[in-house]
Amino acid sequence: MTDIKSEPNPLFLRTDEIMQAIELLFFAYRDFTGEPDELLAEYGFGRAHHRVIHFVGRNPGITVSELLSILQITKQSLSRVLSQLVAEGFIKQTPGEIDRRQRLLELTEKGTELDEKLFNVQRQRIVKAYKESGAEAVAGFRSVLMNMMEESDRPRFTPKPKRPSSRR
Amino acid sequence: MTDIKSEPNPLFLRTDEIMQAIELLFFAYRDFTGEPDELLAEYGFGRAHHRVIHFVGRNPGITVSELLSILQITKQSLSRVLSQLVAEGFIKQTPGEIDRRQRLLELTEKGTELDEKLFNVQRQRIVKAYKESGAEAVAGFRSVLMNMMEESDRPRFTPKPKRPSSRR
DNA sequence: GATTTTATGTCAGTCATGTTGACTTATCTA
DNA sequence: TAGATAAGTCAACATGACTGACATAAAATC
Repeated sequence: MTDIKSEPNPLFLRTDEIMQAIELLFFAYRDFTGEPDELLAEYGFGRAHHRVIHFVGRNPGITVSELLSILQITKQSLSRVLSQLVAEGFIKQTPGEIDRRQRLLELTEKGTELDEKLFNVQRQRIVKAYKESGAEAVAGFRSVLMNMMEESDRPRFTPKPKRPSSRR
Repeated sequence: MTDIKSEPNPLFLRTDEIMQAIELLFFAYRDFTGEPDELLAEYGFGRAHHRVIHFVGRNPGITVSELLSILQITKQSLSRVLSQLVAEGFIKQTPGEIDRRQRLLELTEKGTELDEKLFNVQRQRIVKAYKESGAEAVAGFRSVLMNMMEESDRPRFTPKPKRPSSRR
């Protein structure tokens, strides 16, 4: 193992191609997160706040534990950013009607505004990259990223069976 | 402003497509860095050490300031991880011959070993994703990432009037 | 030759975000 | 009613960023 060079591989699997992929991901991800980070800093927030705003925005009524399982962080970590966001009026918590232990999360108007600002910044970058690369490249981009992530993360993307609304 | 939905766009530029791109990047990048992080933890290192090992490995003889300009962090931040890596024998510093203020960095044998271990972990994931997606998808993946990053980062990828690639 | 700039390093303090572990409260479920 | 679950809290710690101030050696410039 650890044979770093020389395999009888298709071109796109050669060592230097793979090496480039690693660096592409590093630079692209860094630049991708750079602009939102600047915007967030104006609010005294960080990337962790962004993720919470994003996933609450996309999943209104999400519970704390659902959010935790998406983010894969501890509740103590989440607690810090979430309580800030609640205290400053970006996120609203309401007790679940069926299960009153739950605190269902949703964006306030203020939260929605920030969410949209953040989205627009990232959208501009992605639209630019997508336009410059074309529809076919976009399909490839999506495919590779999808196959790169853990299988357990993938179902989130495929159909859209939404919340398992009737159950429990 | 901030019209989040409904534009007369090609399919691949629709809001929900862009939204998916954001999440694809989040999950793929997280999973992509997860395995190396575990490996690094065995050495008491973190992701910052990984980046230093990677770029020193790819650019033997790189100076501290060149490394700083790649990583875009402060010298104080770099200092902590770099001096650890030097102290523990993963990276060797030699004064520049032309400019003796410089400390040229390269991996030791031990450093090269760790570099290769880390590379192999990531290579496996990428090769899997590349194989499953196919050569054309890979081209699209590369194109989109390239167009997503800042222009200033791009020349690193295109020609290569660099030092010869010898892996020693 | 003296002065300034550059490359590198260091000390000290702060912040954001992650971790573990222990414990509480309210509520649901068996 | 007893135990499990959802959420939250307190405390301590690690990592990797940051700023600002300062030090040293060597190169470049005046």
